[in-house]
Amino acid sequence: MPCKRLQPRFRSGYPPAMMDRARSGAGDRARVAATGDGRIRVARPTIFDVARVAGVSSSTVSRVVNGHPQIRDTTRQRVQAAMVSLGYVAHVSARALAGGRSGVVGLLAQGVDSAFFLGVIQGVDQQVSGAGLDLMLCTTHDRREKEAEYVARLSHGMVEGLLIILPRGLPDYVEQLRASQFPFVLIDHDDDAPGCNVVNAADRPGAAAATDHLLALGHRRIGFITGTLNMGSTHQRLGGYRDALVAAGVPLVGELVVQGDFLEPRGYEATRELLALTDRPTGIFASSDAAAFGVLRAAREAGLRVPEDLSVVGFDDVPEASYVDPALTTVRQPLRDMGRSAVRRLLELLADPDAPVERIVLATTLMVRGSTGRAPGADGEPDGPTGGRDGPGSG
Amino acid sequence: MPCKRLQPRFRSGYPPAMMDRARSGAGDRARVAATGDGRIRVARPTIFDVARVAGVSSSTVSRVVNGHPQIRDTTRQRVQAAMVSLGYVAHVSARALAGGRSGVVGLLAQGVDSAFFLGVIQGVDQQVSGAGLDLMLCTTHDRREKEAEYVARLSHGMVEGLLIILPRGLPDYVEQLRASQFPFVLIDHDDDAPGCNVVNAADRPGAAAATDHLLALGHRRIGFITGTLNMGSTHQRLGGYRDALVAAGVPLVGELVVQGDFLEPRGYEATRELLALTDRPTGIFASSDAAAFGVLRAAREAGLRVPEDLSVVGFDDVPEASYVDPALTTVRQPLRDMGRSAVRRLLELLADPDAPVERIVLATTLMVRGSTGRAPGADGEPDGPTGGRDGPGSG
DNA sequence: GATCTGACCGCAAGCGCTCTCAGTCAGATC
DNA sequence: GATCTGACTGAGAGCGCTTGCGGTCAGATC
Repeated sequence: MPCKRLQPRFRSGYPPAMMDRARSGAGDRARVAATGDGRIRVARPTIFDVARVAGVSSSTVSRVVNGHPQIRDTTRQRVQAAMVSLGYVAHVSARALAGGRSGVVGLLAQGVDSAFFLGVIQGVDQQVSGAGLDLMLCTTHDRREKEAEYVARLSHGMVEGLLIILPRGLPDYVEQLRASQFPFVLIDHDDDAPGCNVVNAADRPGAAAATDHLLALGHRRIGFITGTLNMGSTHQRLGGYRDALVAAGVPLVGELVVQGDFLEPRGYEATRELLALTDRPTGIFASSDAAAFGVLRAAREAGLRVPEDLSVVGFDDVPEASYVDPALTTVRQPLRDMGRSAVRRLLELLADPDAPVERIVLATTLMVRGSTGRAPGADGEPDGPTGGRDGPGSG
Repeated sequence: MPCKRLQPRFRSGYPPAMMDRARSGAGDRARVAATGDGRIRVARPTIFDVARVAGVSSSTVSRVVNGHPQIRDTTRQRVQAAMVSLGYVAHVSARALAGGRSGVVGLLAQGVDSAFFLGVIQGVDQQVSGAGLDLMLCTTHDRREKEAEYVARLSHGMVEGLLIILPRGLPDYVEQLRASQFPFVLIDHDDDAPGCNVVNAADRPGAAAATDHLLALGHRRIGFITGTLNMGSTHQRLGGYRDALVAAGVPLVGELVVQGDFLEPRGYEATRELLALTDRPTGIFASSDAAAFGVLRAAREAGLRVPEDLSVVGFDDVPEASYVDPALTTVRQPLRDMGRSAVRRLLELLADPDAPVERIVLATTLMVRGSTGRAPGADGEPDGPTGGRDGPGSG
């Protein structure tokens, strides 16, 4: 004898008799059971309740819910009416377990504490909710060992696809994801990631454009404040800085490159170090706008005028960059676009698991504002065009 | 004859024979099946696989996973070894469906596009991942009708508890949540929400303190730029502004209160309107730092010096507030603390559904910086203490 | 030695849904 | 009128897990 569907069980040990009563009677809005202390607990209607009210089987309800084509119009309407009258809402976990869509995509990142993250998540959010999906946000807080666990848990019955903002290096689990054909997209990953779908910004050309801009203004001693070394973009930006110097025949001086962490306090400190050099730089290029704000603060404290005594360039183009005085010259990174593109790509993968691998590089743009000017002592006109290096690049 | 556990079914129609082969054999790392095109697909081990390897029943594995006490130590170790060797990861949806914990909390907000949100989510993230939970982020993008749907879906088998950043008013679904005893906490909800757990900041005392500060500096015509009118905090801040004026016997002038939206562009516009008044204000209090940046920009453009010609106060104390020049006097709102407190409260509710309702109000602090000074023409010393109004308040 | 006790563990129902397979039945075809 | 077709629907197994209930068995008790 095959399995029979039995009476549902309540979570908190209600007597079966009460259950029967609650379950019976078509047309009731929801199963209701009184708890011991007189409160009322409402059990959400299931697909079976809807089926009963509509006078069809649960399979038919499921088909209606999922937009299956072969359903008679009258039946569909009856079911929909029943769903509305009962206030039916699909149980996501059950659906996911039974092999349907969970409608959730995961976003894995180190943390939520930067303008970079905020921009990306805005784009992701927009695109995800536009597609009627939900977003699961997971932060690893730099605990590398948590990443693999997260990925395993998420990819195992929790989300349909994964967006991953990775630090440098390609951990094992990425290979695992690839092997298991789980749909995922890497964001801002500059390393070589064979077979992976990646979305990132043209960091290197952007940084080169910024450096070019300073060079064209006559700057020869240009300080550079890096980001955290575990991020791929940090190295790409440093690469762009170097590219431009090399192209201009300006030697790369070690003392002018200072390690930073994308944040303001370190930008401030780094600038104090740079300004303490015997032959201080006349321009400073920071790897983030936040760090550039630190540069501005340190300059102010040192009594230097920007841009007359010191030119400053940032990276990101956060909204505040144009609010400060002088407004910050910076490299615009299309953060929201990156988020959006990543989601779009993920949706494509969801629709077609065999879609060919893509590597999307979004253009960066040099935004010239008031914080950069001719180098002190530099004479005449700028010695070349500026701001022309931006655009999609090889990363 | 009772139900027998049958062979597992693969999602994509693999032949049963392959399944049998894949399922059998204790000690294999995972069930593996080749797809048509030669790729390999790895099925994650289930609790049954672990049970088989450990030589126990699936119930025992479940008990070990969930830290059930009555398990012999040797058994526990055997099971744990099996889990490790198989790389077992619990299936969250299945667990949630079966009545266990999903380990996910939901955060419902209008959008992710403000410093307010970023601060709150940082706190939430920190506390959530500290507790070993996951975060599900849902944004309604101001589509009110989506909220109820979200809440229904989330509270129905998806998350264990809900954090809700609500605009003004108390929608029906909140009452529904309360009725169904689903654990949830409202964040930054200033309206009366009977029976709801709420975490918010002392907006009103904070705004009063900021206004007091300007009054003490001799300002009498103080402009006020509001936030979006659908937020409770907007009205609380306006209330605090009014409180302080009334207490100082300064008349509230309609033309000095301009509607804003918490964002920079509108802050800029609003300031231009204020500065165009015949008798322009000598101080402007904006309902957010972003809006205050707009005030600074408009002042700069109008050739006004800050604070000599115009004093400016913001609200929030975002990091940038102290980076700009002059640094912004503002009301610090403990955004991260709000996020953290909300999660803490939710965890308490999760642990004890009958915990008494709490309304947590976190203190705001006036941060006096360079953007405020004595009113032009005001003589002598400040006419009263400043900055003394901050602290926990009634909201 | 019989009974009791309690720690430990297994059985199997059930969570709410999806999806395959097997009908059913009205209309078309021969 | 018998057969076929295809649109539509129902039955029910199964997803991976939790958990109540009951069984087992070694040691304690009488």
